[in-house]
Order: sequence, then structure tokens, then C-alpha cells
Amino acid sequence: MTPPLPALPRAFYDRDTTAVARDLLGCRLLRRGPGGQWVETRIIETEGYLGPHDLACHTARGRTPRTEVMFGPPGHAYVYLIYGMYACLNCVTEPEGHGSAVLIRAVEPVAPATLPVRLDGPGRLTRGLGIDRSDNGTDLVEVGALYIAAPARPVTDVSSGPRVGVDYAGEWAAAPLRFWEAGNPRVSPIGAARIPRRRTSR
DNA sequence: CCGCCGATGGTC
DNA sequence: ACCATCGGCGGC
Repeated sequence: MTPPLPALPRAFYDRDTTAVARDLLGCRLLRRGPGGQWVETRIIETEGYLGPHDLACHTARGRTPRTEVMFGPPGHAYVYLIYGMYACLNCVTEPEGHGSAVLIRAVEPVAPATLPVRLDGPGRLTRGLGIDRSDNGTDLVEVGALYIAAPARPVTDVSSGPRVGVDYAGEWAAAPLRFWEAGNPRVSPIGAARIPRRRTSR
């Protein structure tokens, strides 16, 4: 693929986190590899983390070195290490100081049309695209090695459900802040409609 | 198909 | 001690 596809403006991120989480579906996540080659993907699953009042949100534990980026201006990447071995990619939302972000949980390849790695799952997509904590703080509004562009066509059919892996968050565990493109079979089936399994024998 | 468990290391 | 995960394995 050949960017520059224009990056989404900062105003896109400087909004209600739930709206940003929904509107990121269909957007392009662009990654330039070490060899200068581009990979264009399409966002198909997200989760909103609303701020310090949201007990599932990292900022609920206050302002710390790790969450500094989340309290910063919108439109920056918040990348953190989970379980000692996977990175998770987020976009900071709302005005500076708010402490909210959207986790990108799954993308699908656009160009190249297929890749030898899976990109569904927050840990798999960062591993597959070579995203790690060195990308923390990247300004996604700049056309750089990692940024986000507008969708070819907006996603209108959106499903939602509880976020994954936040059972510790009390009342907030059940909040329907996970969003995915309805009917897309590449979204991991956690909480989504069961994927009909292909017949393997005859 | 479902559920359990280990890997692995930053964070507070 | 916990954790916004993943993949392998064993049981049904």
C-alpha cells in the first residue's frame, strides 16, 4: 500500500469515549515496518475505558508513570504490557487530563489482503504488526510509522457487549463498552454470536 | 467443544 | 499479588 492516507484529526479523539470507540470501527490502522513497507488494516473490535470513575480503567488507580499518557492530550497511543508478554494498543480520548482511552481489540488486513499472522485479539494484533511499548505516546494524528485514517465507508451495523477480562471491576464489569462490527466472523467469538463451524468431514 | 493452566514481567 | 492475554492440553 502507499500512504499518505490522511490521519484522523485530533478533534476525532477529543470526544465522548463511547462515541470514539464506536466510530473507530471501520477506520484504517496503518503500520510502516522496518523495511519501509506499509500494512493497512481495518479496525473491527474496540473497547472504551472511560476514566478514573470507571473501575476497569487503568486511570482508576490514579495518575502514575504508566498512566501519564492516558491523562495527556487526545489522539496519542497508549501502549502497555499485559501479563508480561503482550502489548495492548489504545487511543487516548477526550480533553487532556480526562484519563480515558479506547482499546483496539481486533483488526483485519486490507493491504496486503492476507497476512501470515492473526490480528484478532489485542495481544495478537500488536505482535502481528510489531507494536510494543516503544510506540507508547505516538501521536496518531501525524502520518508516521503508526497512525489511524478514516474508514472507506462508515460501519453502520455495530454490536456491543461487556468488556473482556474486567470481572474485577464491580458494577463496571457489565457495562456494554465493547463494540464490534456486527456479523464480522473475524471478531473473536467471546460474547459475540457463535460462529457456525465448517463441516470438516463428509 | 469447554475449561484449566503456565508463561512472563511491569506495576504499585 | 495482580493483570484490558494467548495457546496448548486434557476431558467430555
